[in-house]
Amino acid sequence: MTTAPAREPAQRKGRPRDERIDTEITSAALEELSEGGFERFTVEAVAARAGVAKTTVYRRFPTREDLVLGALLRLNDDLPAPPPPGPVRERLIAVLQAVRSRATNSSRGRLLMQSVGEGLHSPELAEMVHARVLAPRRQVLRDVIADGIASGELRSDLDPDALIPVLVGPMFYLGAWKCVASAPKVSVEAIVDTVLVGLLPLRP
Amino acid sequence: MTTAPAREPAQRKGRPRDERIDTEITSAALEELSEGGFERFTVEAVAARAGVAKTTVYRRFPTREDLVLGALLRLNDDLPAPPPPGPVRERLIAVLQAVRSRATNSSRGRLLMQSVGEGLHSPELAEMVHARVLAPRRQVLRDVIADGIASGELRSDLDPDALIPVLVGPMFYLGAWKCVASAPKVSVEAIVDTVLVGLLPLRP
Amino acid sequence: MTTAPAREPAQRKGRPRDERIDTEITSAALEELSEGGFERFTVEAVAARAGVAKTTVYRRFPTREDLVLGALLRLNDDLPAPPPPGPVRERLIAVLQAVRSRATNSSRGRLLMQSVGEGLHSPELAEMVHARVLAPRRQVLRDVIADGIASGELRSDLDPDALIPVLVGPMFYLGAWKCVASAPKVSVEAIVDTVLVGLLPLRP
Amino acid sequence: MTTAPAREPAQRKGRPRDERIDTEITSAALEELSEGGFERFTVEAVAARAGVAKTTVYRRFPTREDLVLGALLRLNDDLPAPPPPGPVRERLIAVLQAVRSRATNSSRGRLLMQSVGEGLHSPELAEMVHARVLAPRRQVLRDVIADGIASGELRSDLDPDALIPVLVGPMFYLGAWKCVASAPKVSVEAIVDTVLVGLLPLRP
DNA sequence: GAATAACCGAGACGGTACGTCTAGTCTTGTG
DNA sequence: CACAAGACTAGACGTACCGTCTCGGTTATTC
Repeated sequence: MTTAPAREPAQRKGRPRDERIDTEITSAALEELSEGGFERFTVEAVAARAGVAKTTVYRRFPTREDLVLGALLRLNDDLPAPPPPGPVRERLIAVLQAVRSRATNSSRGRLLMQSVGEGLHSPELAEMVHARVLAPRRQVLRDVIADGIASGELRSDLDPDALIPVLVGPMFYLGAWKCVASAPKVSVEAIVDTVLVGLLPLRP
Repeated sequence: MTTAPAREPAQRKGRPRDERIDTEITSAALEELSEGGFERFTVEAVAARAGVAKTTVYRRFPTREDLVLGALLRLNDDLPAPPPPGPVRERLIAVLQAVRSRATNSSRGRLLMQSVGEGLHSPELAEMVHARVLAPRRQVLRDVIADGIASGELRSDLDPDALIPVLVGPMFYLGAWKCVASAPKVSVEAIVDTVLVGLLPLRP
Repeated sequence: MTTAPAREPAQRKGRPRDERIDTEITSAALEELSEGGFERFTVEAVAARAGVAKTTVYRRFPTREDLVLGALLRLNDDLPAPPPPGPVRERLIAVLQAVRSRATNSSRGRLLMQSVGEGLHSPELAEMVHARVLAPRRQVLRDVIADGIASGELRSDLDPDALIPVLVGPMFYLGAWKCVASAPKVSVEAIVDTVLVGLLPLRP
Repeated sequence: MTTAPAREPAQRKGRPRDERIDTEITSAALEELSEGGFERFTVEAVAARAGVAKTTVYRRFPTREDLVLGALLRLNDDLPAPPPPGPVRERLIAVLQAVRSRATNSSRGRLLMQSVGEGLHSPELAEMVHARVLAPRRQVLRDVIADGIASGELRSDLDPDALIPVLVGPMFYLGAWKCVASAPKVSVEAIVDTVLVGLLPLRP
């Protein structure tokens, strides 16, 4: 199963594929996914939205799942920019604020979160999302942490791999509370400060 | 426990509904959801598995969504037991280990995680899951935190509402890494210790 | 299978059936049949129209077919009156005109015709319709023929059994042409005159 | 001047319909109708019998009624042959005997009769049956009558439109008596002779 | 004056078919 | 070859009736 159209060897034979159609299809698929979620996602709707025959979609993405993968790759189109230099606390807040804001407000952010959940029933999807979509985003945070350790603002014995879940996990958790009335409101600052200081009583 | 429409007022008119069928339907639905996820979830399969006519399902759950809600309520059938007394660190690890283990291993745990993602496109689902399924589980953690504060093991100025995302969020994040080869392996102990101590350098 | 509720032996025990309900059910059934034909005929609609529970219908008419039979019997409520005395030609025209007019205009007449067709797939229905509904109507025509033979207006060697199909059959045939644009218009008088005179050239 | 006619092959766009499937569907539908009548007629059974998906049926016949019409057209597959030359009485008997025999014995004949009755509640069905199915059959009889008039065997002032109901109507009437025990048995010969001679006493 | 037995309204229940929709494959014709 | 268009199989969707059943409550006759 190819998750994206790959035809390296120069030019085969016959009529070449229209590359604009590739992007039109994945764009349409991404919009459909963002609007209706995985359940309402329909190959026919994608083809219609892209103004393309169903065959043309299936030629590139043999199955619905492949089309989903192809669409999700387009989430990398707008990667967040790294935060400006400054105190590590502010930089962490900026990064996580962006994560949280996207997850709460933009349909693409919600889609990304939903993809993580969906991946639990589709290892292939999970692998792809984590390796191709989430990894680049993690790197931004990893850099901020490394900078903080280098500047002495953070403990030097920290393991970034253990730290990323601690920082990003709460954002996912809060994102899932979107528009849930019964959920308490917690600010990103409160989270970051809690993590920075730790839970143990301060030693005098 | 009846997951579907309660009809308190004595006995209305007509033949009363067979309550055993209620549970058989929701059980079947829960199993179907656990095994195949939301996408492959089919009312007909639920009816067949419950040994019941399709109409009997639709009488209780007018739409597929309603049936999903009814099934997810059954997740409360096996709430985790509170951890035994002991040092707060060990109790936290025990609670979170259970969350992580369930999320990783049991099909119901995966289903619960997926429901959170699915809720992003269905406010009704989100509200229900958070209020009826997640709330009771949060309470266990909240109690452990309260005990820790009372015993002086934790800082007394902690806000549990800010703390719960910090502790539970990472579990969700790790749970989503299940069977993702490219994901780093992080132990629950490492997470808890990181959170307990905090990120700032220790003041001498 | 009882085609009508018959409980002769005085009064058994328990609450007696409400006889008004019998007629309300058959009336409702007859109207439903007249309006929608056999295909759209629904026990539930009959019960609703009669303002009665489905059980109450099924107690009297164990099956849909029985209900149809019970309803068709009500067609005998308005039997045509015998024609006034006069020349046999005018009397025949009057009788057949009534048959044709009913079959063309009234919904009950159409229903009766349709019942004949339906009887081809349901011997029980056919037997009932012919013995209970059509027989009384045939008798009117039979009397007119007998009077005509007695008065010398008709040939004395006529077999009424062969004659009735010759006279009534065309009415059915014409009735079936109702609102069929491509069908030629033929008057009842023309039919009767054709039959009276015969097809052979007049012998000098 | 009319617009230029488009080329007939015109092979529109997309994959053309498999014409064999058309006939398989209508054949299956005709058999189902013949066996079970209109009431038991089921689109699903037709699809199953034709070995075809339900959607394939609905693509051609958007509704059950349309499928019925399509099936009834197939009744024209076996039109009766005109009778051999001979005396007009024998030719009439032959034609009508065939009508009666078919109506009594063959399932298709019964179906045709039932369609006439059904047409009373469906103008479209009535129009189709009369124009496309019955018209060709009437023509055979009309020819025999015309031959009889030409040869002087029949009165020259006969109106075939008035005559056809007189001859065919009784066949329908007798056909409806099939397997009705209480119905008198009348032969086709008796009918024809009665019509030929007429009802009035012979003038000396 | 109960006790009994059948009636009646209401609706649950297992089925079957409806007509619609989508997935994924295939078969045309055209560029 | 690519592409548009649409036929095709397969199967789930949610609805409507069928005929059966189980309730609560209502009459009449019988003991």
